[in-house]
Amino acid sequence: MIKPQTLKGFRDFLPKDALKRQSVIEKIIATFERFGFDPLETPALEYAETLLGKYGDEADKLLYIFKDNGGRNVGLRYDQTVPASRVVAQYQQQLPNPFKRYQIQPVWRAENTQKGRFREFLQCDADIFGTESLFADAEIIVLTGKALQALGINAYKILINDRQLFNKIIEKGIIKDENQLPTILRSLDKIQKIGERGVMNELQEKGFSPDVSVAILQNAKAMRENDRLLKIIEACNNMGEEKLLFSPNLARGLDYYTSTIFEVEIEGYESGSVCGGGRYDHLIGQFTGTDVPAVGFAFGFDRLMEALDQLNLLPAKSTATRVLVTVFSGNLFSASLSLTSQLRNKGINTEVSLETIKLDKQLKYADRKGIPYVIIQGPEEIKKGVVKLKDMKSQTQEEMTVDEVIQKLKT
RNA sequence: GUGGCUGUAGCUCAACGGUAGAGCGCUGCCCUGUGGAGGCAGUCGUUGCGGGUUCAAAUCCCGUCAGUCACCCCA
Repeated sequence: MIKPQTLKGFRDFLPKDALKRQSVIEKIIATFERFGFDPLETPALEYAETLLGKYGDEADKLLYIFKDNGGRNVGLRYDQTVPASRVVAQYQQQLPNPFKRYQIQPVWRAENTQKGRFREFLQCDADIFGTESLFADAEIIVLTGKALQALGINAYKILINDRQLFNKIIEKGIIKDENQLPTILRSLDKIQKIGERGVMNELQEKGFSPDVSVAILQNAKAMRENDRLLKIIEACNNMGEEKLLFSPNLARGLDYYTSTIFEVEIEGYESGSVCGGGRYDHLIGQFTGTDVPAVGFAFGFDRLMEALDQLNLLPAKSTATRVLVTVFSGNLFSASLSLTSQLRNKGINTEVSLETIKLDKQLKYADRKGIPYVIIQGPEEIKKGVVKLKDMKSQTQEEMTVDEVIQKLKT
């Protein structure tokens, strides 16, 4: 016997959960496509060299890297941005410019697991490659809000900032080495979580003097929207997105963002932001040799699911089946089968009992699976030329013709 | 990568040195054409794995694997 088990950090989604996930994905896709984004799919495996060195030393350690059966060094996709960048470089001539694509695929990270963090998880990306236009930034931000609205989330805030504003720390001479900027930003980004004092402590632990740490913090607090941000916010307003909030504390952890950065907070969900994004004009340059401007964002799908769950916005549906056709007895199988076929031909998701077990067992099955309707067709009904349609939830049933059943179940 | 906690029936857990128990579930019956409730009966185990201590180990010790939470880091 082999012990049935999933790998650490990998998950099964039973139908009940998978249905919920699918319904959320469908809504996200519909919104992405409404904004002119088309799907892109890339392979799970890439050449290791495609992935290595793109995310930083820390992240390189979290890559799944191994030799395939042909001795090639390969790695599992770590995010969507790098494979998409590879595609942009590889198919430049064939792709329209700007290139707007969305990508909903799993990624793999060999991290230690913890709450809300897995080794295989789903990312929902949407990016615009090939334009520096600030309207691209605005469109990405508006898209984020619309996707949330499509999922029923209306109480959210979009925190926005521009990393260019942090360059003042260098311009003012507070720090000399611009390579120190990413680590400073990482600390500043935690201000919500650990407070000003926590950031101060962390900066000093990183070797900045108390004076410099204070100056960094003061500078961050004194920041005001620049021209570019004001224009992006205005463009968002013109597209009906009003929930933007300039947030000078926002820094975001990733190194590669170059100017616009944003993050979404959902009211009633406190476990962090469910999505974030920004502009990264130099990332693809590392990859292709020529800079390709890009702006995009990603939903952390699992957190999004958690937030939707907490807000009771997930459908309760536990099956896609609409009706179960019971089989009264062995000699009435043919009647049930042809009825099933009729319903299916009308586009109604129909299941038929596969064994002539007792009626109460068949009903119990429908109940267990959450099938909303059951059809009972015994000798009496057949004599009258009707069927009984039972509504499992209201516990009512009525006799009707097959056509009436079809009418009722189609709505 | 570092650290804490946990691993017992299909599930949730109890027993914490003396040979393993409860609830839920599952199966059957009460109910011969109707599910969720109830009653009765039945089913349920190499206590993650390996070693050690002991007259005796689910219980203590070591190792290992797995899970979980947190840090680092990151959506």
